[in-house]
Amino acid sequence: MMRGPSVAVTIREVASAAGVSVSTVSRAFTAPDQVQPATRQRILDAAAELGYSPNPAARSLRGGSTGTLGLIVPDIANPFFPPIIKAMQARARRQGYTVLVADSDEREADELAVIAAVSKRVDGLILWASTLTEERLHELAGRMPLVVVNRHVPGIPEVRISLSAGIAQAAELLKAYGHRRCVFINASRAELSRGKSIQESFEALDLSLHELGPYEPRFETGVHAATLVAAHEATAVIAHNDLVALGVLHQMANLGMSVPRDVSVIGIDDTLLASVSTPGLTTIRIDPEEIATRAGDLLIETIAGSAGRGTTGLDATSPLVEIGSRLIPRASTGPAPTH
Amino acid sequence: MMRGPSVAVTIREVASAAGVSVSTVSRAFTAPDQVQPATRQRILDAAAELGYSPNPAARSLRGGSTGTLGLIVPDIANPFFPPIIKAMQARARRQGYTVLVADSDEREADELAVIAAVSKRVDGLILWASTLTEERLHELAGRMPLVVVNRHVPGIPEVRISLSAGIAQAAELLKAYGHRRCVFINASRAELSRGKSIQESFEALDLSLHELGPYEPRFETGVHAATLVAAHEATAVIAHNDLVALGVLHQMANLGMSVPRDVSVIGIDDTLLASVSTPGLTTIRIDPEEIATRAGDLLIETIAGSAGRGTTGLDATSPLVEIGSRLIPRASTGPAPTH
DNA sequence: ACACTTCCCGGGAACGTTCGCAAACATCAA
DNA sequence: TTGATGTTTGCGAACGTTCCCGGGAAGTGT
Repeated sequence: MMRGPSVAVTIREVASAAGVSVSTVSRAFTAPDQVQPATRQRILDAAAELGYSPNPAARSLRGGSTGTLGLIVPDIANPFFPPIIKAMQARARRQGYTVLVADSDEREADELAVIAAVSKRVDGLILWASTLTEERLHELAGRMPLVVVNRHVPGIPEVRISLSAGIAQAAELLKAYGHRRCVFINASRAELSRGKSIQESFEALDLSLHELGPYEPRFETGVHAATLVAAHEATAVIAHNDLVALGVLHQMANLGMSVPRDVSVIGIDDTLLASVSTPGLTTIRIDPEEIATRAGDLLIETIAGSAGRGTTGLDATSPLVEIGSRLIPRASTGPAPTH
Repeated sequence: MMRGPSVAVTIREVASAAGVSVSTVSRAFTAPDQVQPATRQRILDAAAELGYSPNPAARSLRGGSTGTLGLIVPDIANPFFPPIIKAMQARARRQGYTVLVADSDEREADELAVIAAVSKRVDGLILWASTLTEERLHELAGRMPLVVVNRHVPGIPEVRISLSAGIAQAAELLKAYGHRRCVFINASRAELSRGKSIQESFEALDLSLHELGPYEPRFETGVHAATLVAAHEATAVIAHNDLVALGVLHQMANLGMSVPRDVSVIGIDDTLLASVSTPGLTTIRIDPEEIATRAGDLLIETIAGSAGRGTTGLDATSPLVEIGSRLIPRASTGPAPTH
């Protein structure tokens, strides 16, 4: 029975096969231009022949870098994240990195445990909507490259999602459809900034906006809030996210109201949910590819930056990249009922 | 400015702080019963004081095991997988493992590349619906512990999802509701076994089942197939998965047909989509926790098994665990139109 | 008191890689 | 030819850990 080598092939075997020293083999992979083309080719051939690939453990032990990025999100099962994870994997791989994803379960204790578990296996960390204190985050940032998303901490590189463009477009759409009274279903304090700019955008167009909540960002929240919306005689509702918006859709149907004929509904995030619901959900899109790319690249830059100096980052000025948003009109929005 | 040690603390520093040798510190962590309680406590205290935790790179370089499980799924963005990933992470962490998730993008070339990228960083691999040839899988299994899910390869530990229970329950439900003519929307050849047992289950209850497809498992497939269903004068439809079922729901609404009054719809997987659609989608549930637990444990067992002998697994008899399914009745199913 | 086992602990090699240093060789201007 | 400069390669230490092995202390049975 023929079988390949069950034990891993090392750099030494490649070296002897190619008739060079281990150093040269190492260089052929890490600094190809420092080795003569002829020998380099011989080495690469031998490596391919033997099926050699460098041992990441040894590499990271010696070099101190693991070649992986850590991504910690509040909830993997939240449909907003998987496309982002996927995009970041793809992006990182093209840059020679692997991505280690973990789930903080939205609880602070778990977040700390998760960070402890992954921090030694990654070169840097992307923390999404971290619940840690500013103090802890600074401490962490002093120990390893860090990027925070949807969380502002002075001195730490940040990716911020701005909903203002999408909100403004939503307001315009509703205005054009003749709506006057709108409701915003708010959830979770971290997103209150969303509610802030929402007020302004709507007032600017002379639309009244009543804010409900804050609640938990769950389907049932939408179900619950939908009845309140009806009581408020509002004709349009913006929900904290698509999931909540679907709750609204669901309850509206139960109440015998038709969307968008009786009430218009708008979600946020443009998750898969929005595109496959009936009716299709008008929503504010945040491009997963863009956010993954920007956050990933920012972390890689931070890592590269901290490699130079003795201590990690914490410049006086830390980078901030802002991700835009835009409205995706679907069938859940329409003319206000003429009454 | 006070700041923690920017450089990692090693076992050596713990050793000198506790007044023992590095060997003893190592033992205090890996084999606590081999060191006297008093010294062990002193070591643990010193370690906690210094904030020490073992370097995984060094540990895996020396010991040959990484403490990570690799999970390769066809598509992270498919809402079926995130809950599974989440559950497996939790389970693995409790067993001292980390999970490295990757996405094969449903393409064979990518799958090979992904495997190559992660194989050196993990102790074993869970391959979900792999598109690799049997030959390649055997070769891989000879090199490292392997578990396949939704794919049968003789000699390789396997987790199989059985839909027959759920299908049978679906048939019973439809029968009880008085349906006679049903349609199954099939997609992707790997799932044809699903279609197989479907036929039998329905025939057993004297229900006619017409099979459409195979198509791609996309939302648009459901949209497209819905019109065919109407043309077939069928009163019930089972879709390849929830996503396709939602496409059916969507198109039925467009055609002015009401679900479940005019037609009943059943999905498969019980993803988030099913629970938040309007009407709620009756679907066949496959428990993500169970599948994650079983697959994870099976891989861990396989790893433990292969550690003993010189060469990896490949017993004459390889384990097979089967995951059941059950129907979750929701609002998308009801009495057949009397007409 | 002696041999013998059991229990704890320290020394040191090894895991596979990278990288600083220096040797060997080639190139070129004076 | 000589010295200087540049290019290509090899040697060997180091990264942090585990684990085999051997030494000494402590306990046990005669």
